[in-house]
Amino acid sequence: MSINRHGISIGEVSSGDALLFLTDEQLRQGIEAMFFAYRGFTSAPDAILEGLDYGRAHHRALHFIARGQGMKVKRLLDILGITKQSLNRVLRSLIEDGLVDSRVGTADKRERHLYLTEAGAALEARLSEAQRRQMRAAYRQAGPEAVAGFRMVLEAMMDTGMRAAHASLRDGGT
Amino acid sequence: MSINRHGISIGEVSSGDALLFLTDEQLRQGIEAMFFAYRGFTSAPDAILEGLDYGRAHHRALHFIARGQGMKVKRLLDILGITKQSLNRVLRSLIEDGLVDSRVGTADKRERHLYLTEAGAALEARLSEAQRRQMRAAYRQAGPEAVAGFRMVLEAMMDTGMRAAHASLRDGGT
DNA sequence: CATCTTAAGTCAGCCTTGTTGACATTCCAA
DNA sequence: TTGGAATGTCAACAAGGCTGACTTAAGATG
Repeated sequence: MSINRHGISIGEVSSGDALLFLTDEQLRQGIEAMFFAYRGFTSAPDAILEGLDYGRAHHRALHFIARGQGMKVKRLLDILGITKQSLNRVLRSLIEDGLVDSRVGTADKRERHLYLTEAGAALEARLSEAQRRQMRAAYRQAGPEAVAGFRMVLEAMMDTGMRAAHASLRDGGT
Repeated sequence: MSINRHGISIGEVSSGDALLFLTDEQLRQGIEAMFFAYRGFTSAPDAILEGLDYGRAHHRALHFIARGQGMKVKRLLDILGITKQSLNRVLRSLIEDGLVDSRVGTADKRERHLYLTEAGAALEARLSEAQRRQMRAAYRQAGPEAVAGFRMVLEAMMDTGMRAAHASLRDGGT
């Protein structure tokens, strides 16, 4: 069995062995890696947002609206996991600035369906391009097998509710 | 470069292969997974901190002080990547509450060296136990190979400065 | 020795983004 | 017709970032 530079044994490990390598030290390194990596993960879009009058919260809203055009406010709230008051502040400025269009639902007129305008789509594209560029670089450097493992661990780290939300987004839910 | 049990080199993968699977859709899934997973990652310690008068910032300070007892304030600032004013607010309350001890340096008396008191160590242990439990569950579920990949991608996602900080922590830097 | 620089701390004020609580409107559904 | 859901809004507050300005102590260097 080989040991890589992270000190994590790879090779044929039985489930009994799997317990062995989960020392507190290994776990702590993973925790710290997650902390540092998350900063790298957000740095590119953050740099773009700086100067524009927007923050990370705006980016997140734009991202998920782009992902599911026509998405209802309620669904966006569930995905983001914040209060409607918090979301509203962000959403209002995006609507006022003409980046997001909020249309009254046709079937149920209480609902608002959210769409990106051309300007909104343009900013979203710019932000997500920057973030994908970073992600792509990391993926390339680590290689395809590492990426598969990365995704597996992330899925396992989500709590159940979020895993469901993520899955429904992945599979084109609305 | 290491070769895993599938005989596929990880590290320098020919750029042709790497490009194949890096569709924008794949990258977006990774981005969203990172977003959702980070929430799961912080939820356990957050739950403990709620009710105590502390927040995530206190947790981070406790974590890194525990990691390197006697750490200088300057070094903690560099690791956390925040301003001294921000850190000071957090550190002051930890010191006042008797969780952290700040001692004047012996060699260079300008420096303050930070230590956890017994109470501080106890809280830190409680927080980090909770976070390790989550991490351990995710690692177990994903398996050792996935964990190795996870770590590789995270390392690649850090920017250079943070990778250095992380490495120095990993290798017992002070 | 005099001066420059570094480490640390502090005060004041500001911004973003989260939180509660209260309340209005609209409208589906029982 | 009435209850409850979805949405929006106002007000107030907290955490945790930020900048700018200034002090104190002490090492480093000419």
